[in-house]
Amino acid sequence: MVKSIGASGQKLHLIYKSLYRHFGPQHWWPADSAFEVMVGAILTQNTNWLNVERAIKSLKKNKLLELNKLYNLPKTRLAKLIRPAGYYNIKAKRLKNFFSFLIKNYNGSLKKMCEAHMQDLREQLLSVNGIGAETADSILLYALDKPVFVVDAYTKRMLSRHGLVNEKSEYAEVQKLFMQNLKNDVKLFNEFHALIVKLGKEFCLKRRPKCETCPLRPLVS
DNA sequence: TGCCAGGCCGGGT
DNA sequence: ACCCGGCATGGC
Repeated sequence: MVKSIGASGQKLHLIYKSLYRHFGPQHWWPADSAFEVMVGAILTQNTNWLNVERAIKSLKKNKLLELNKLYNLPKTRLAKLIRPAGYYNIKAKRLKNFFSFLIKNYNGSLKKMCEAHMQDLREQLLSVNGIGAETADSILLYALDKPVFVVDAYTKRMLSRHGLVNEKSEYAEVQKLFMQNLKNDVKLFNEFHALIVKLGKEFCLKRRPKCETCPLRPLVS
């Protein structure tokens, strides 16, 4: 026992154990490279992952899933290629913003990017138009293996339904709950968030919840 | 058939 | 500090 934890921490650990026991390891993020993770993180904004996969596939099929190629690709052409992901015009713009950021700040080197101090890097990412808190943290955790917890709509619904946060809690507050109560461990943060999404997709974190068969049901008092 | 998906931004109060 | 409309495809 390294440190004592409060009731919230106990409950979070219980939730994690239940999810892991039920679903097993998730092996996230589903991608072949760190760069693909970053592109996917932007494409999946408010969008079904299946549609994102199509968009990624179309980029791969045209052998364009590389920073320099995409950076030099006309925005309208990029928009067409990612069409299945929805919001394709604004996402093409956001991707372009991000590519410019990579080139200008890190000379296009993900290795250099990864060597930056995490807090600085997070600030930089958030300053890119089109990259908000969840997208930035997804890039940090799933592409660069930085220890930061990703919060999404599923996460908020889960915590609020289990009485750990208010429904309208801010991103930073929800994130703090995880990061102050869990070991600072990339693998744990990776797995936990992935399990929450798995739960969300299959069970009871939809806008219209279906809780009958939810594996967390025994934890609800 | 409609509702929804692993957000974010910009403008208005 | 909130609140809201816009952005868009494809699955179920």
